[in-house]
Amino acid sequence: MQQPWTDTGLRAATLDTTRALLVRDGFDNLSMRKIARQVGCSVSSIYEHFAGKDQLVHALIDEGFQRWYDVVVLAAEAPGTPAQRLALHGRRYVEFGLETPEFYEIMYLHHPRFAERFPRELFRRAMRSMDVLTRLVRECAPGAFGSAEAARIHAHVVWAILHGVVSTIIAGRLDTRMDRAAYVDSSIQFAVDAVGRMEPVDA
Amino acid sequence: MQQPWTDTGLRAATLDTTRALLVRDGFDNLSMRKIARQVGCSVSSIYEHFAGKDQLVHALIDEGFQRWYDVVVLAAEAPGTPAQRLALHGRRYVEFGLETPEFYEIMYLHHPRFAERFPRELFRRAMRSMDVLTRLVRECAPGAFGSAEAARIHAHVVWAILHGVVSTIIAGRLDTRMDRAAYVDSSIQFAVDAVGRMEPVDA
Amino acid sequence: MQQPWTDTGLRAATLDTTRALLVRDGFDNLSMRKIARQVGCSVSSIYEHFAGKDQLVHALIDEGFQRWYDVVVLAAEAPGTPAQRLALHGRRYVEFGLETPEFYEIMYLHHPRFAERFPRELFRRAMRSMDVLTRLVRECAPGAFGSAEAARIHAHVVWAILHGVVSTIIAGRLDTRMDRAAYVDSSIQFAVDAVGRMEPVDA
Amino acid sequence: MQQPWTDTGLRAATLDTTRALLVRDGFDNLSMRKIARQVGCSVSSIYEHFAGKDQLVHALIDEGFQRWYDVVVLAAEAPGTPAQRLALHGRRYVEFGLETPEFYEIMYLHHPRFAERFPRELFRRAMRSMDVLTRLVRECAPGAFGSAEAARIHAHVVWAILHGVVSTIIAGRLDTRMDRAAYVDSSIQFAVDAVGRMEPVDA
DNA sequence: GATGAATGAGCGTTCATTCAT
DNA sequence: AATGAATGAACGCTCATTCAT
Repeated sequence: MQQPWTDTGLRAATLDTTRALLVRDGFDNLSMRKIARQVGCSVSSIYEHFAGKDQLVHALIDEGFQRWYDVVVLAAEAPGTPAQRLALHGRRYVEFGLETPEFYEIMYLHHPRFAERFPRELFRRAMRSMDVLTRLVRECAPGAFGSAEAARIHAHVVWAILHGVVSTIIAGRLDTRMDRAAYVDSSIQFAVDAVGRMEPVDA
Repeated sequence: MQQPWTDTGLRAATLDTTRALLVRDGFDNLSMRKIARQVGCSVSSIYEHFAGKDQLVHALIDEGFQRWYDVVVLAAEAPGTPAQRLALHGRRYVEFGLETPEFYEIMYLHHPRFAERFPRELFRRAMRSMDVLTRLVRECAPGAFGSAEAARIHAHVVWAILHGVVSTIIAGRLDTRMDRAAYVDSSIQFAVDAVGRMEPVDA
Repeated sequence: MQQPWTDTGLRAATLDTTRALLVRDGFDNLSMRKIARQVGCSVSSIYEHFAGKDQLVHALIDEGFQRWYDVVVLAAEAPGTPAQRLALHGRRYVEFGLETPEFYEIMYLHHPRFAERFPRELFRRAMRSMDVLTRLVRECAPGAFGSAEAARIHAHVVWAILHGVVSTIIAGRLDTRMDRAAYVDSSIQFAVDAVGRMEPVDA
Repeated sequence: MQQPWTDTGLRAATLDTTRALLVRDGFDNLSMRKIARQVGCSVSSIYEHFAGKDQLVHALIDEGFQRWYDVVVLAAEAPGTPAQRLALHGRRYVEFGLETPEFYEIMYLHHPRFAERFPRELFRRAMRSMDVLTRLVRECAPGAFGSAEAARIHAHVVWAILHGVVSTIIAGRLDTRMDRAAYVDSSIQFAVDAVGRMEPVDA
């Protein structure tokens, strides 16, 4: 069955190129002209497939959030104890962030003003990912979380660590004397342990 | 209260305006022309005081790192147990980030390509702050850290949490259903507890 | 007569206008904005046709050197004695320079720093013209030039006279009390006579 | 006796610096700011001594023409036969042009539009130089020139050669395969010989 | 005599976008 | 479905000049 979003060649090529340019040059240096030149088509041709630059980026943001969702779901459904799966999730998340830093930048780091131009719906997927992560965190400390609210908070804290790690590294602000792998591992261990020791809340 | 860095005249106004525009529009949308329009002077007047856009931002970055340093030193030298001081540091740091997000954005402008244009010396201050934080972390688990390396890593992890929290909130990516204060408190508690329970390293 | 390099549309208009502005205001006062204003289009439209100011001038330089080449070839291949053809060449060259001083200015824009920005290949045509002139000079004094080197030097001297005449007049530095036509004729006669009396070189 | 045009330190320094910058960077890249920076004073200070950029350049043009005058007078009054003195003049003139090419550019090569901004009187000195050269040329062919007009023309032709040589070399348009010294010598010889063989005019 | 502060005009260039074809 | 031509707005930056002090 032909999937409804299946691209014509040009649409797909445009997305691929945009993704590549984004990772290579950063968002600020992304321009329709550059994309067109790289794709090998005219600028106007891109406008045939995307209403504008924003809409073109929408598609990529969406893709990014989808990738994140895949990461977290894959980890949540992996075999092993909840703690093992939480650790796995941490590693996969950091990998995801470091491999496609520009994606990461668009998804999480940009100024709210930037995000305002994009449909709120795009960011809904992020919530879905947090929902899955919340469930995973809850599994790690069975009976510990009296309220969904508490579990959600802890899931966010876990994510804050991972996000802090990724964005620090991306920004190149990591102390060069430090061993990056050790730093990443410690962070993940840090998160998993803390969740494991979580006290019951709202007893 | 008169802010200590206040200057007289156009130079100060430029810095203030730039800071404000930065938080309102984000760095990518910062332009010399906008600044001048907002300040109410000509573009060239700004060039009388700053060699260029980069140099103008340098001044702000420097100011931001200095403020961060003040925050961490103030907490490190406060009365109380090490754990209390670490918690205090966490609260102050988050406050700092949320109250002056413009600094935060400037300091961690996320594309390395950008940072490359700035003198390395500017970022030295960041190292100083991490040094102080490292000492504080070490105090929290006396005897636990056999190597400075290990302490440094844990300090960075603590900072990753705080940075993750701040940047998530600033970016407006926080789940709206969540209680922000609880989220912040949990994160800090999370960090302090984890450091406290740190096992001795390197015997 | 339809000029052979005439283009259709904006590109041609831009070239024509640029040529005109060049002769009116000089190169240093040539600006993309002025050109656009004169042509009656937007600045960016010009950038649709020329990669930049340099490339726009390249086109004119090329055109100028080509015209010069046409002049020298036409004279070299005209009927008559070598001396007659050399004299014809002189007259044609001066006419060319005085009628289209804009070309002249472009071709000999006098600061080497400027020329450095232009592809060396552009100036190759100038060498071709000198080659033709060298052959013509050699014909004027058969057997006189033992070495190609010597002939080349004399051709350059002939050209120096013509170039000196043209650029003096163009620059408006000619003594107003003087009869311009007599000055031009004398110069040409001067050159032709001197070549005719050239002594054999290198035995 | 204190000469009326004697400079204060700053005025002289400004002239010196301007001359140097002119030779080094070319006229187009000459700016009041650069001069001030180099001199080590403020821009406004220069305005205390010169009404503006133009007036500052006037002084240099004047200096240039005076130098030229010195060259031609020195040669005209040197010992030796007229032909020897004419040859000497040629060598000195070319040296003068090649040593201070930017001077040369301002004096002779710039577009009439440029010259219009300068007082006509400045260029009077050029006429004086031509007068001296005319007398020298006349001496070379005693009795040959019936009218001052004819002598003046021949002097201009001599100058056209020298000017052509200098400006060709300055513009970097000299065939690189050619020996520059031979080229210069030939040109001068060319001029001297031709003048020597001049036929009586207006008999 | 000298300066710092300020300005308005101008520069070359890039950009997202529109539209007739 | 695709394009070439065109545009207006914006960008960072430099300049000669003025003027109060």
